[in-house]
Amino acid sequence: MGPTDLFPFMAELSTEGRNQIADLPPTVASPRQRLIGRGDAASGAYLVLEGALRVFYVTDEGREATLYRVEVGDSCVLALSATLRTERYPAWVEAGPTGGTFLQVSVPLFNRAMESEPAFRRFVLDTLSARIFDLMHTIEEVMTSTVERRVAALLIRDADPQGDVHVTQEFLAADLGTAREVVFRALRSLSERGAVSTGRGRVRVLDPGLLTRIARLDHS
Amino acid sequence: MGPTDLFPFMAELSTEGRNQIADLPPTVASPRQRLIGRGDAASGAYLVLEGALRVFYVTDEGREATLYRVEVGDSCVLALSATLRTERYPAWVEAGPTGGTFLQVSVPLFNRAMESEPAFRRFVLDTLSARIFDLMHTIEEVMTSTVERRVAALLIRDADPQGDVHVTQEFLAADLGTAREVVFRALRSLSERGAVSTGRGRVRVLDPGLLTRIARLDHS
DNA sequence: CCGTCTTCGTGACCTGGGTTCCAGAGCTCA
DNA sequence: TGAGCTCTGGAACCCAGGTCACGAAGACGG
Repeated sequence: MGPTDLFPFMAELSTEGRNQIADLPPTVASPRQRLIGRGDAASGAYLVLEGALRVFYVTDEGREATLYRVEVGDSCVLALSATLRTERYPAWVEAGPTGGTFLQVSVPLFNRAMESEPAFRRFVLDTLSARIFDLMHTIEEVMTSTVERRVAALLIRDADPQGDVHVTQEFLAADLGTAREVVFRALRSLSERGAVSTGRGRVRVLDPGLLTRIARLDHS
Repeated sequence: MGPTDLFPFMAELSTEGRNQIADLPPTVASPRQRLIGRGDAASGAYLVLEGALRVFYVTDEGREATLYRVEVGDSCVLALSATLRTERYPAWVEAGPTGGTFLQVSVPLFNRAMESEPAFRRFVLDTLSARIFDLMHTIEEVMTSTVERRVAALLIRDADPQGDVHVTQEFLAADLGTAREVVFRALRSLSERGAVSTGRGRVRVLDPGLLTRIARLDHS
């Protein structure tokens, strides 16, 4: 899978644009490697080729919470946004648990492409507007949902084909912006109902249907 | 103040674009008039000339919470976003407490302007990326702040030159996505510390400095 | 001036979740 | 195989905030 397969807009770039963007040397990040910290200057766009990025913030007390993930074929809008506004980053970004490969489009190259490449512009616009939907959804979830529901939703999303999620409770907690103990309580409640079983560094989804119902309807 | 004063990008439009957008007949909405409901089809862009729009969601139990406001000279990105993605609205929009006047750019006109008017494109892009910052800030605030702090911040923001905020506790609660009683408790705590006084349909800011400190630092 | 409506003021109660602290189980490496 | 680390399992406690129920005070029309 080359960049063009993952980012259809690249096929529509001018020859020059294609040379400048699609042929950028990919940057490789190790698992959980920190890429951007709050207050860093805008550094252009990140186009994810492999793995994922995690965008999160850190509270004064040191607790983390994931704002959203950037998956393969997507781009870190926060970076786009900061670049467009030449503001500093308001959050932290790190590579996902399996690391990541991405193209880093520098600020000058980004600005040039925005001016002269309609396909790139459309891509940026589309990414931004998609992310606004995501963020609205996150807000709604945080304000109305319980941790148990959110854990259920996260497990459904991240389970591998065998139904396993390879993640520690600590990490789940950081993802949801809560404490490890709270995640434990949610998992205990879910396992008491037969929806999951737990092990060291692993949660197994036993009843995806039940889990989905819990994620959506709460106390059913 | 004509549209061009409020929206500098309009000065950069082509003559045709200016005719089509700046000269649109303004739409007038009465206070709190509902403009968009969740699930409505995308209906183009709204450019606010007077008053404000309030974008909010409603939980299953009927509680409201404001996601953000669209002030004069701004545009409802949610509308932009939905239009760009031809998705349905994920939230509700209504006119602010003093009503509003705005230009409603239809979907076909919007799409045409996006293609042929660089200034319009820049405006949309800038609005979208600004809103992403706002939404991130909202999420952070909701997840880390207390109601008291958020009430303090809101009062600072909305106070008129005399320091009065003309709003009922019920409305503050809807704005923050909480219950009226909780807002009352926050106001009581603030008035015990001499930061505000309350009256029917009104909160008076007595000590803006203190209020600002509370909004930012919590329990100081 | 009286009834009614709206809004504020308030106490009692409950729940979700954050905090602290600790025990025990699994991994890993000297 | 034992030391040390990481991770899970769990009790006890506390607080912010949501819920319920009610009275009182201002607003307003008849």
